[in-house]
Amino acid sequence: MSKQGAPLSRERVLRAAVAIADAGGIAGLTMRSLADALGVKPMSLYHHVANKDEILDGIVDVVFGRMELPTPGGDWRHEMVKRANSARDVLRRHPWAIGLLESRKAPGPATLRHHDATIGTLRRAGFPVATTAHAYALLDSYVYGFAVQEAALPFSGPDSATEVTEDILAHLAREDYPYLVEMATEHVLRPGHDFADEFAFGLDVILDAMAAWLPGGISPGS
Amino acid sequence: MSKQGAPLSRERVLRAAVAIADAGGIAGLTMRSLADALGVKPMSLYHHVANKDEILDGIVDVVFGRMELPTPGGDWRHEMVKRANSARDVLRRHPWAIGLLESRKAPGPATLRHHDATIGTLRRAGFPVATTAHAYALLDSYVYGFAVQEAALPFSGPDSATEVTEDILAHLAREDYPYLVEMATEHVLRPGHDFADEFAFGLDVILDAMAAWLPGGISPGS
DNA sequence: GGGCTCAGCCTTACTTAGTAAGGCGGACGG
DNA sequence: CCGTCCGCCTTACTAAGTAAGGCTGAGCCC
Repeated sequence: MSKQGAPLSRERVLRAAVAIADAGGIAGLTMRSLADALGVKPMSLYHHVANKDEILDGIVDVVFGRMELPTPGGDWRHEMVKRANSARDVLRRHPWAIGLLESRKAPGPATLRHHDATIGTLRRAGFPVATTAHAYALLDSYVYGFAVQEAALPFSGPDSATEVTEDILAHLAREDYPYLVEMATEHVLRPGHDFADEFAFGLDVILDAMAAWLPGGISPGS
Repeated sequence: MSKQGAPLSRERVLRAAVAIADAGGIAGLTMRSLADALGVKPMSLYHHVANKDEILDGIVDVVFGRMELPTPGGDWRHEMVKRANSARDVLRRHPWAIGLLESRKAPGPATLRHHDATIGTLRRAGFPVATTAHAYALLDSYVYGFAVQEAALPFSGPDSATEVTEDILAHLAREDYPYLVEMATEHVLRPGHDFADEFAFGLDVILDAMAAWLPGGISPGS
């Protein structure tokens, strides 16, 4: 379990913490399991982080650090698509991060850098400050919210909905939830259906709206 | 602390749990604190719920139950605005619920009813099944994501950003995050600024897009 | 070289949490 | 009146976060 070579460090502690949360959920991340993974005793961790809360703050920042940054000065729509896809992908791989967002009020450097790059890309593209604020709130709400919904889904990937959903449906009183049942049978259970596909769709809606806000006429779009 | 009159019940346990989470965050909700609040010993709770996990599932459903339901058959746009505002408001009052969404994979009856009513309202308004799915994913992503962002904000309400943000800014290297600093000083710190105002703005963008998807011409809108 | 300092990890032990196992009293049907 | 069963309680075990302080070896000074 341990990598005896390297000495412990805040970096290594956080990286190991992310790996444990990925493997066993946030509940599986304890000071003891973390110490074990690093080949060390629990109390040794406290020489590198103040307490568990700091670890939680830290891994959220690690997650933000894994998202691709948009480049201020580049084509704004392309950069936004790139960032949104990357953010969604990272959150899908580290779903526990979403739950942590709510309780962490001290953004780390990677998080700040991320926000700065995104805002900067829009500003450099010509969006006024207030418009950028609107756009960013809208965009990020969409990205985070989509990640929340994806994480709450009891399945993931194309067609994987089939058995789980059928199971749930079997236990539902069909007459109590007619529209839900219709949606499930006529849409979600269709072969090839993948909730993830919805992401690009909604993203385009938002980006189209943003394009119309650009001062000085219609943007070229994507 | 106790309401001796009524006997314990799953209902009362869940309601008390919501109250505790509201008051002291989800971390303050323990079987012991919950028992205390109900004037009872911890183990008594297990006669009404299987374990703490079931309580967590339960309070998420309680939260969904507090959101205003849209009425299938009503003016779709009006109903969607009503539901979205209510949902946002409820999530603002119970921010811990957002973090729970990710880990709870068994929706309760109130949650199902909520989804059913929303989907039903769109279907009855004439949206085809697939379009309804797109619309719902987009709308809910926005609502949840906005709630996540609001919960992650270190302040809430108009003008309350001032001192906190100034504090944070003071500790930031301005040159490291130029766009962030610009946004903070020129927008967020403006008197009267309230992040909550962004909600209606983004919501309109989404509803406008949806209106265009209605088959049979342009909807009257709002 | 011998002791000083300090960094880095460890040992012990306390507190709080979830919950397994089973006890006990009082209401209620026979 | 006497089970019996429902609802709450007592006890006790285990896991987790972390306070307090100990041990060890590397570099350093005289």
